[in-house]
Amino acid sequence: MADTYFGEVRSLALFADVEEENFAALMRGSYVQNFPPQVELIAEGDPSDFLHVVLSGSVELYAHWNGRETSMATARPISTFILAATIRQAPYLMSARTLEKSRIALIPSQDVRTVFDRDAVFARAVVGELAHCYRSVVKTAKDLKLRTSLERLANYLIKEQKRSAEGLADFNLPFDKKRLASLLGMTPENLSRAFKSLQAYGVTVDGARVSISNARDLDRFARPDPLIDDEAY
Amino acid sequence: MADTYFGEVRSLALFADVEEENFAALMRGSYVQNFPPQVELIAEGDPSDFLHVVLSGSVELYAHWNGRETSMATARPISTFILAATIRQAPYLMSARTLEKSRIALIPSQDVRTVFDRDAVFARAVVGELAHCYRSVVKTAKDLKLRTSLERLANYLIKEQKRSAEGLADFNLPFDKKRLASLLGMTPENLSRAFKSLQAYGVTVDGARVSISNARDLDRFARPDPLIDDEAY
DNA sequence: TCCAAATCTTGACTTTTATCAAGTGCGATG
DNA sequence: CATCGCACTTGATAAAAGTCAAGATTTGGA
Repeated sequence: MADTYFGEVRSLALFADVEEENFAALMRGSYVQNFPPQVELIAEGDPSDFLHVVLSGSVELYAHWNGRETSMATARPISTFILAATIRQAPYLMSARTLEKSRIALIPSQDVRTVFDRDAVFARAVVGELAHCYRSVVKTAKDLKLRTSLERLANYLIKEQKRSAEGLADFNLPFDKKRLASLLGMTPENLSRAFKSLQAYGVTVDGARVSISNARDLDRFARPDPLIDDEAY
Repeated sequence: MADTYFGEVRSLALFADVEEENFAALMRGSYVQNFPPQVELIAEGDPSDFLHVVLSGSVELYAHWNGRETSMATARPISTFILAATIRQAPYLMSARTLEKSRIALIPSQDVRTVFDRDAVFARAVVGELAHCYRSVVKTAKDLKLRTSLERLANYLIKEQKRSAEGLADFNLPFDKKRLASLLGMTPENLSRAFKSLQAYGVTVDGARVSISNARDLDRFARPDPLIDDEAY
């Protein structure tokens, strides 16, 4: 059966300690779907019908205004997205599309709200998750307002290198440069030039492969700050 | 006695439905203080010892990096700030200072966490508040990434005009232009020039007094969007 | 294997934004 | 009433970032 994903969802901090009965209620109306890359899952402004859980693959959250589009964040396994819209019963503020082939669990927002009202443990877990999301966006806003695009790129590379296994000097960018540029709030042309500028600090790029030959130098330029760049805080 | 502020705090959505006993527990260790303008209440990176509630006046939330400073938001009565840090028991991501003479209630973070664990109603209220905060910052990030500084100013003025009583054509900027510039992510010089550019759309400024002579024109330029500019969503 | 499409890079140029350096005007203060 | 300080403005200039156009490179089919 498709029941196998229950365990994966259960392993999320958000659901870990929910009472069995309530968890079952959440799973009852939920289902899992496999999506090919580049599929729009939700659109900005739509009512929030489902809480989404990324089980595998990755999902881009992005936003529009006046004909412009920008990438806001990437959701990776195993995490939820648009939890805030679900809880507030408000329209989505961002759209979402799969970046690669992805398995997504969909839990009806109504069920989430019902269990939320019934299960104090779940409500508390939601708070932890939301507080975490909130702090993530605050960090993004600080990054945008306090740094130039070159500084944002440098700090992004340092973070990405740590995230990629073993902290090797070499790692692959997780998506194409167009998207990376948008995520960092710059144009693709500007990103190309920024990579070139970072050569002075020991950064070399070949396709999606990035190598940081002198982490000390890059750090000195990037000045990473836990209150902007650390996921944990 | 100073007990009078209990009612004010109680009137916050966050505390409205908390059980009397738990509310008392929150108030027991709390106190109210009057601060003059320009007092730093909390500093970025400090442990979160108190949940702050603005009872009167206003508070600026701001952030630092690498010798630069930027204004992130304004907290107005009656609202809390740094709730997320309190809940996650994490260091503040932003500093806070009074903009004007302000009355602030301070509730020990430990008590907030205790009541949070004991009172499901409170936990749910916290969720609502956090979801709201989260969505506010997402809107800010969209504003920053999708708009030029001129567009941000135009939309800010439209919002501020609505916020100021009766939606008159004239209203006063709520703080000095230096701060406004920082809030909008630009320099004071640039703000001056931006105001001048908006004259073409019927905006005139005299000191802190702003007048919008042709709302239609300004709207057509600013293109306000509920998913970025509406507080309510 | 080769082609078509898409991505990425590069160069030239424009726009946007920041910086620096004077100024102006206003309000507080003695 | 004079003046000091500060916020704000203005102009000149520089830096950062975006746009446009053309190539190079990669990718994914046919």
